[in-house]
Amino acid sequence: MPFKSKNLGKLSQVPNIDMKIATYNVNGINARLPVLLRWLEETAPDVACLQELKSIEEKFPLLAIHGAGYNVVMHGQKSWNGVAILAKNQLELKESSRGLPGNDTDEQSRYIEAQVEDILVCCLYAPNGNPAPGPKFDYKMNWLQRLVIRSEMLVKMSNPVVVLGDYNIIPTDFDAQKPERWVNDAVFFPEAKEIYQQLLKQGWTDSIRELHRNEKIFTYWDYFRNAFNRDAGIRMDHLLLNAPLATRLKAGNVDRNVRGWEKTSDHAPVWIDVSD
DNA sequence: ATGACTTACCCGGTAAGA
Repeated sequence: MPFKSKNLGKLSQVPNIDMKIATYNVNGINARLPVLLRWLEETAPDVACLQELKSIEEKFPLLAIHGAGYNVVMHGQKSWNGVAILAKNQLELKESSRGLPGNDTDEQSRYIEAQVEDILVCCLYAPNGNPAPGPKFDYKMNWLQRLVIRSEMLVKMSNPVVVLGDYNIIPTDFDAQKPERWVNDAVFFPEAKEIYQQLLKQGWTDSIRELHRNEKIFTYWDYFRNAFNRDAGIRMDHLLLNAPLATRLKAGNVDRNVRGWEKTSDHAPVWIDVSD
C-alpha cells in the first residue's frame, strides 16, 4: 500500500490541540465530591477550574481527584473561598501565579493561574459583595478593579489565555430570568456590570454569549423557592478568551442537568471546546 | 421575599453565600 502522506502530516502536528475547558463553582468540594466525580467521569473535561472549595489544601480530596485522572494546582482557605485548576494527567500543568496583585492585605483565596500545554488558564472566584452598598461591596469593587489591571496584561498576550470562573456579575438584563429581582443585589449593581463591560472592551470574548447570541443561558439557580425547576436562574460564570484563543472556539454550553442532581451545587458547570 | 436553603465550623449556635 502506498503511504498516505496526508495522515503523516496530521500525526506530526502538536498534540492536545483539542481541549475542553470547564468552570464549576462546586460550593464545597468535600460536600459535593460525589457530584464532582460523576460530572468529571460523564463529561471528561481536559481542564476543570473549580471555585468555592471551602477547603484547605490538607483537606482537599486529592486521592479521589487523582483517581479520576486529574492533576491539581490549588489555592485553598479554611471554611470559605478557595480555587483549583484540574487538568487531565497526561497534560502539562504548571502553576504560574496565585492571588491577584495590587493588595498585599488580601487574605482571601480567589485567584490562581496555571499553564496547561500552550494555554494560560486563569481561574477566579470574584467576591459576592453583599450586602451592597457596604464594606463587602467595596472589597468586591477593589478586587474587580485589580482584575481589570491584570486582564489588561493578559488580553495582550500572544499566547492563548482564558480567564474563567464565578465572576459574581450578571452582565446584562438578558442574563437573568427576572432582572428586577436582582436590582438590589451586588451581583447586578451598575458598578459591577460596568467592570464586565470594561473587560469586554479590552478585547475579551465572552465565549458562551458569543456562541448563543439570542439564547437565555443561566449558570446559577437559588436553592430557595424551587428556583431550578422554575428556571429562575442567572448567568454569572463566564469564560473570557483573548484573541489567540477566541479564534479556536468551537462549542460551549452549560451542563444544566448537573444542577438537578442530589446534593448538588447551586451553580452548574460551564464548558467550551477549543481546537485549531 | 435584605430569603423561604445549604454549607463549614465544632457540636447548636453563627457567618456566609447571592
